[in-house]
Amino acid sequence: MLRVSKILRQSIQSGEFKPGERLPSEAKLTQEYGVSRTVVREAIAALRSDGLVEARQGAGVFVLDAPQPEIMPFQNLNYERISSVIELLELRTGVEVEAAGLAALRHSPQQEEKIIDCHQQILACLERGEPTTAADFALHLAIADAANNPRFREFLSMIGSGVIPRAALQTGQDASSGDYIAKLHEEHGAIIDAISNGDEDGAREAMRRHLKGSQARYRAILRRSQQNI
Amino acid sequence: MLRVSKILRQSIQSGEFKPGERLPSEAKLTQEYGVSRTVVREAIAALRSDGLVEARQGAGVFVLDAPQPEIMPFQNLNYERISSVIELLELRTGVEVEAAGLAALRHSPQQEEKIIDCHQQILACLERGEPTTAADFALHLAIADAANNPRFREFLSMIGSGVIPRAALQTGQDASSGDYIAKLHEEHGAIIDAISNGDEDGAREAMRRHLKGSQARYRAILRRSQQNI
DNA sequence: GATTTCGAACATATCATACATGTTGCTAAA
DNA sequence: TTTAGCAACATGTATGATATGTTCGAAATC
Repeated sequence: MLRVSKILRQSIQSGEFKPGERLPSEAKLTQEYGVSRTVVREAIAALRSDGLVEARQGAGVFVLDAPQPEIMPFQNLNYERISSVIELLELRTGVEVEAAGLAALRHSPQQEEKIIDCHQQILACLERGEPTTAADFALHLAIADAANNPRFREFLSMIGSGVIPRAALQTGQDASSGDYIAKLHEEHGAIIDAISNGDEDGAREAMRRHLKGSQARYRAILRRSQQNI
Repeated sequence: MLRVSKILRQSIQSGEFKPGERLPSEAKLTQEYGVSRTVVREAIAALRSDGLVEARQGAGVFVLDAPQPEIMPFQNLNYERISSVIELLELRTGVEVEAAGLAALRHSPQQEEKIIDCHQQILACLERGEPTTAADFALHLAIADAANNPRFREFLSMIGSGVIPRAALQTGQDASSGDYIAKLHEEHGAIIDAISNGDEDGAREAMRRHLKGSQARYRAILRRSQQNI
């Protein structure tokens, strides 16, 4: 069964059977592939389930036009290339700056508490020497939630898993150095203070500084890795 | 066949049959639903094709664990509801403000020319009394391209088709009024001037003003429609 | 008593045939 | 020229038979 459905699938996707055309009848296919009608029918049932063909009783099985190339944005990224990460960081900067500004205006007490909680979680991770990527992402999500617009979390969830690159890069030279820790904590603190104070422009500015810093760190890695080639 | 496969699909997705469990045998299913083995087998062939179950000869048909909830971001929008449009506009604001800032820093002469061209296209549409949505979107895409980061165009293309709501709303009371035309043109002009001058902050500010204006217009429509209920 | 072997029961995979029902196109009647 | 009807063909479903693989418990063996 798998063999027949595979062949038919390829024939359709390669354009051998074009949209609107009729497939050979079950009888023809049984002869063509030397199998029983059962096998042919199950193969066609699989294609139907995938929306590739449509069976009309009495008339035949017809190829449907490809529903669309399955738009999956941001799936063409090469996370191995640091430039891809930087591209996403720039996009993310725009979204998160806006989220911070809106969060400053709209956050509820509970959301503020959640943000502060995440901030302390990061500190705890740093002190224990554990990676902070998960906690860091949680903080950014908490801020996005405080904007009270579900699309911001949706956006971050979508590209978020890709924005965290190889853990190896995170634990490069500057990670876990005292300077890095202090800087990160200070940047986060500035964002949170501005949001708590309802300072829209300040929150934007602080978030922009923070993400610019991230971009700068990746660019530095990019430069180093290019020198090493 | 459709009936049986539909029932089985729901039973699996609702958790009635959990991953790893065995489905009832073909014989049981034929009795249960009062159909022939042919129908049962075709229904199972459909489920197999969808990767929901796996059949092991002699052992039975087993439920596979769901590969993932198939993240299709921004597909759960209800474009009929204006609040959905406003949510997207806020997200878009973040991205486009960033794009305008980067465009001010990075645009090539060709990209600048393209932007100015789009601007004049909009004016031409307005004068001819034609809808400006397509030309408007083209301008925003041109600005995103001038940021020289392909992710910005990707983002706009993704949500863009959804951001243009019902044309009916566009042609509401304020559209085609002299005030509206002049304001739109002035807002666009400010963005373009700042980009041309390489004024990063000015470009951001101008883009933010422009999109805030759009948001305000939609919020006004939202208020009106709620009053009319 | 523990381990291995064997077989019955059962499961899916495939084949073959029959009948039901819907579609299409040609032919002959109006 | 139009229409009614019919034959050929298509898919949909039912049924029974055979092939092949799995499972598990009982019996044989050590």
